[in-house]
Amino acid sequence: MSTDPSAPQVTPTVTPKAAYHHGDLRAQLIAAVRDLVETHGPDGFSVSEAARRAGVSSAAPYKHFKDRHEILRGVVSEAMDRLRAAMEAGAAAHPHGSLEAVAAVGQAYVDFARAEPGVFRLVFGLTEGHENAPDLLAKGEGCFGVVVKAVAACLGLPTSDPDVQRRAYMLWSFVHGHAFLTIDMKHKVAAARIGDWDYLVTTSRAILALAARA
Amino acid sequence: MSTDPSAPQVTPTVTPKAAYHHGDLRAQLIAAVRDLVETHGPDGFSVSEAARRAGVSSAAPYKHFKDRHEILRGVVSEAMDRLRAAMEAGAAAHPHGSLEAVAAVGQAYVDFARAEPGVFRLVFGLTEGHENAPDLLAKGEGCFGVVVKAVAACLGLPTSDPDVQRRAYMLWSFVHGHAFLTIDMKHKVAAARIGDWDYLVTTSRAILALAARA
DNA sequence: TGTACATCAGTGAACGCGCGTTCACTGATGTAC
DNA sequence: TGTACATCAGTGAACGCGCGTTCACTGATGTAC
Repeated sequence: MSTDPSAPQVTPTVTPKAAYHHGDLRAQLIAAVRDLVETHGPDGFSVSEAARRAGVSSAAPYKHFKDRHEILRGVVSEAMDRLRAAMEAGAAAHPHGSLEAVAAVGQAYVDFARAEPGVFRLVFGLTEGHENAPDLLAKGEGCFGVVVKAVAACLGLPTSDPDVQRRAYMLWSFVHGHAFLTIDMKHKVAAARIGDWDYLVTTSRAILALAARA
Repeated sequence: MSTDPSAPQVTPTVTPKAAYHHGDLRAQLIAAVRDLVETHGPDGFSVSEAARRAGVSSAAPYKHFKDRHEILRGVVSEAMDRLRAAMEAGAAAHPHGSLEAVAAVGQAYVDFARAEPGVFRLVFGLTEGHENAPDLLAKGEGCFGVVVKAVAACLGLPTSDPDVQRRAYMLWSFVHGHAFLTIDMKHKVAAARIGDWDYLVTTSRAILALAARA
């Protein structure tokens, strides 16, 4: 009687269920919001709608999150974890220190943006009450760190080297822009029809091969 | 029939009042929304608030715009005009075909993003009901065209050359990413502390100097 | 030039809506003895 | 093991709010004759 028989009840996996009353409502809310952001764009989500999708009352989310902003931050945090993992997996799939490893990090980044454009935009668009979120800033640094590490290994220099930092930032700018342009104009800009991979390898090579600036 | 911007009826100066009833409400609404977007982020605007700022009733905007989406599109359209003008001015300030002209186009882009981060984000974040806005797509192509033209002049090739298109897109990705990262993390990412200008010149050189790909 | 009329940019009141959040509550679960 | 109690994740009703949009209207401006 307590559970609505018509509710899908979701149960994403069989494992962690049965934690408490509902299961893991927190994770389910985050998944619901992720979905909403993906289909209706950032700001196209509401606490009520997320609760509805998770099959709970509109007040339930407030047992897990202080307010709507905290839910969004949760989504972003989770997304950044996945983004970082993807970047690291990309690097790990190629010889340590190779140019291909650097390019694979960028490829993972672009792939993520393409797979979840709404969330990707959200991650880099949180501006309203979220500036003072040190955990998110730290995770951003963590993602950047993956790039830095790959570049350092490729150049055979320590990660603290200013030139490594500079080139890593250049590469990041580049990949970031490519990712955004790709999801913004899926139809147009035929110039982007260069294969991602060649594109990233070529550009990475160009940036890494730059003579060190005075 | 939309108003012709070159119509003599429109008072173009800073004292536009008394032209008609209100003056040029359309332009004032767009300015108000631009301001709102800048201070409260994209989606942080409302028709009511814009009307309030323009000093008119909440129904007045509907004499000039079909709905809230059309107002946003107006803001974006106006912003793209200004962005393109800035890019063209950047190129024109340096010898035709010079590397500096290319870099100046990028600098104008970054400057715009820094001066109006909210609007900049809006321009590249319109996603909900706006896909079918051919005028905006055309203006985007126009901005890209400025990059293409500068690159073509620099390489001494026609704008239609595939290599020109490719390098222009590379540069655009790069500058676009740099612009976004700059406004997203004003505080952090010390690596970005390379001077913009050196940064853009260096990168432009690297990309333009790439051996043509097979 | 004066008059009659059409146009059109504004008003202001009203509407229904969904939202974010609070509140007292309930009943299942965990735990101490 | 049984019982009493604390905890805590949920409910469901309610609230006030601002929003987008509509409507009939008004009165200033433009225009034909």
